Amino acid sequence: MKYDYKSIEAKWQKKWDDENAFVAKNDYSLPKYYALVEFPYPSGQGLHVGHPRPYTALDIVSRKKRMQGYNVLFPMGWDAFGLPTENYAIKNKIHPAIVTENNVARFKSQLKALGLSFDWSREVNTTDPNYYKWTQWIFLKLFEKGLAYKKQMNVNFCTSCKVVLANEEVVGGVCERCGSEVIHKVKDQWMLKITAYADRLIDDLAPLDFIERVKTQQINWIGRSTGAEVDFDTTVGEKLRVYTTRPDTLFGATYMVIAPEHEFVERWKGQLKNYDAIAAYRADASKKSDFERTELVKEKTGVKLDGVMAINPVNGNQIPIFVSDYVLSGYGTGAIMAVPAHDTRDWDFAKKFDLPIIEVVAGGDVQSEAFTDVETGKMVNSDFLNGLEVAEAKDAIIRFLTEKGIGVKKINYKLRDWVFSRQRYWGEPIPLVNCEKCGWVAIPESELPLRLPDVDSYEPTATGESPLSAMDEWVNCSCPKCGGAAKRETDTMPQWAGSSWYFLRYCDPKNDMALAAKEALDYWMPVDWYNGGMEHTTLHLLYSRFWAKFLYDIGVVSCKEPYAKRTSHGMILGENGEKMSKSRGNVVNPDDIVRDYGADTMRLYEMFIGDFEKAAPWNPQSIKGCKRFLDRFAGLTELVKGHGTTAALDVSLHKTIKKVTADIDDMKFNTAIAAMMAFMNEVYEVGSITAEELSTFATILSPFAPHIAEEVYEAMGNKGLVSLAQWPSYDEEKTVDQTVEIAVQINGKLKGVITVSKNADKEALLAAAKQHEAMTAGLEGKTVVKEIVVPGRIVNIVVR
RNA sequence: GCCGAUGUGGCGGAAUCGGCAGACGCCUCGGACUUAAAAUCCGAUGGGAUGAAAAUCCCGUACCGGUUCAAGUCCGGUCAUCGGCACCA
Repeated sequence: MKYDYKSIEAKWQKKWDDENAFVAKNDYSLPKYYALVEFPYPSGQGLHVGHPRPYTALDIVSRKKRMQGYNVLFPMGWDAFGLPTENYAIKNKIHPAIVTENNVARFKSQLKALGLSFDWSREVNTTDPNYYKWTQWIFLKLFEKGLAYKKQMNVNFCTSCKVVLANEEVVGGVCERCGSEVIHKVKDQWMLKITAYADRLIDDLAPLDFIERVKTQQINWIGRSTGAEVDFDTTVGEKLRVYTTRPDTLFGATYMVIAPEHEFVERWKGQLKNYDAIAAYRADASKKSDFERTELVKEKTGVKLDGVMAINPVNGNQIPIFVSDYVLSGYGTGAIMAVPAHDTRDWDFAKKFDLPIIEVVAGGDVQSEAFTDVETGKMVNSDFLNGLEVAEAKDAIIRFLTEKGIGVKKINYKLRDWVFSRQRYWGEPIPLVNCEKCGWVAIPESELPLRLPDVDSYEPTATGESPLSAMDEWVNCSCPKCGGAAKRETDTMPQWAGSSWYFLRYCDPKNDMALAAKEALDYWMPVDWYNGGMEHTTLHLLYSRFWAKFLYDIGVVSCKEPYAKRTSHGMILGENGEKMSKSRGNVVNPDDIVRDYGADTMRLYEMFIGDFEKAAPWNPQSIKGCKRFLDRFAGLTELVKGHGTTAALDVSLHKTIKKVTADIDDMKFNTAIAAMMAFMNEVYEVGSITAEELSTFATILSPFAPHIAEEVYEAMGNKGLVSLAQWPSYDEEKTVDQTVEIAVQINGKLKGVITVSKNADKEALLAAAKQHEAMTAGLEGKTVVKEIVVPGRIVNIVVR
């Protein structure tokens, strides 16, 4: 058979469509499998070769599961709100909805060309009012439960996008999206109380089948730490509360530090002899962007509060207080006790300001560097704690502080609440109004979706407000509660909103009574296998777990965790080994590959390129190898004879079925393909194959290269689609060769290979080994010290 | 600095348990076919030494050391690269 990929691909893609081959069934009595890939942002550039890697991988998984009898849900959709579309709309004066529509059409045709077995009947689009109706609905529920609140806060503001960013969107002090400088700005923002779920977001990870690095990254991001809050008296009478994870070192506290923004700076203005210097320092600190702050990590700065001293509650010592920007106002209490002997930052600061360093845990040389080890070392210079281990001392001091009422055990998190407002047009409107009398009021559910109004200009206003704020007609409305005059919220939701629950919508995408029917959710959820990028670990993945947990709490879904399994793919790099990007000029367009080699080759190559979890550089030469494989696979039809099967080939086929079956489950797509290549090489050596065997081969190849597999399967006289055929089983007996090759060694050095029956026992093996020419020669005149025989593996004779 | 991962031929990468290192593919070289080229097919292909040849020997999985009959794999240490976090007390 000649491999004319163009006509073959068109033929089978049409057939799959016509027969609705990949539509998930609503028969809830069937065993289900829900495979999910992250839906793309439909950018103007179209697909790039990085996209199909995870799509193809889970397509392979889905196709195999389908063939194994599962009712498979493998959906696709569009995460279509977002800045690039909006910027494009501004520049070209086209409505972002039109831009989105065009981009989606392009993406969809590109994906379809790859023969991915998505259930297109369940396609969702976050910008569709019928979809964002439910995004808004979830927000209203969060608001109703007190998990959405408005707060004046110091936010990250991108100077170029003119938009507020979540902490997660600021990378290295610059905007994750455009790379521009991020500054701090005080703004009134909607916040989501993700911190209320911090413990559950950590604790519920344990039983999940997530790759380890995802778990650890989330745990580190949430940053739970256990310590104590301790009150220090001051010479002005007021108590200064600090947070510490090392209450055991309390006797070593030789000074204190408060954040520049700490409220006591203002409160103590009258008592401070150097208030002006402190205020100047604070002004300086607030001017610094995150970028500058991180750049200036090297050197500690600060100003001593002149006129107020703190009193160490355990020994009554008076110690100085400083302001310094190495203490953050947003974490803990914004104040610390400094123990220079056992904290590197405090140590640096103490050295610079010449403050005393008192050792309270023995084991280091605290005058030359901070000793931070908590595993070894016993307490010293610490009164009643002396002699205790650090862990014991922690318990003892917390008990002491609690009894005296000067301290309490406390858990803190690095995780902050989620800044949920964006001053942008192309996002979901926040469905709230501000009434002069009633405050913030939810609009009635019956008025959802609250649609985005058409505006003249999509540009943010000069003050950084959303373009919606200029729409007086839209903004001015009446309060749903009292009927009085009210104004709509003009901020929109961040892009992460729509993607925080889309996996639920796929279960029942057309429902207009609920985000999805309960039975549909109960049947399909949780997602059995979710693959996506590592870059979403602390963003989308965390946010969507949070929303899913909230929806669990209010009874919408029945599972505590949305994803049973999470994996992550490596990036596809440019030919030069660098990240693919337009600016580097190393982007490969999948359309070209599909045109020149066909979709099956493209799919196969992306799976063969290397370890699925690791980054791999694109290599146009290697693609040819995959094309060659498919050419030769098509050529197998010429070798079909009614007879001619050898027993060895039969064993190879069963072995290959076993290997491919296991490798798909293990994400080892590259070795599955290698095994099929090896099998095919063997068929060419044998020179013949039966129609039945070739049908089976086509069946296991079909998840990888579905079009040519269908064609060959049909040519072998099979009825129906191979895509819906039964996944072949293998006979365990037949996966074992009758004879095996065993390496024989003397003193661990290979001397030769013997071929023996698979059942050969130790004695037979040893006897056969000793008969080997190289062995008899090697053993001559030597004393045998030890004979090691491992059936099926090795014979090693140790001589002297 | 902390957390996580990774170091194997010219290249991408294989190697459930410690048991023939380099599967499979690419590149390269030689040959066949061809007027020629492409495509295709056959063969060679980790490095080195000896040999006319068949063959034989040595070295080799980042580096140093250890355990073992046997180490890419286990243990201790070092170095390098990548990713994440980064003054979170």
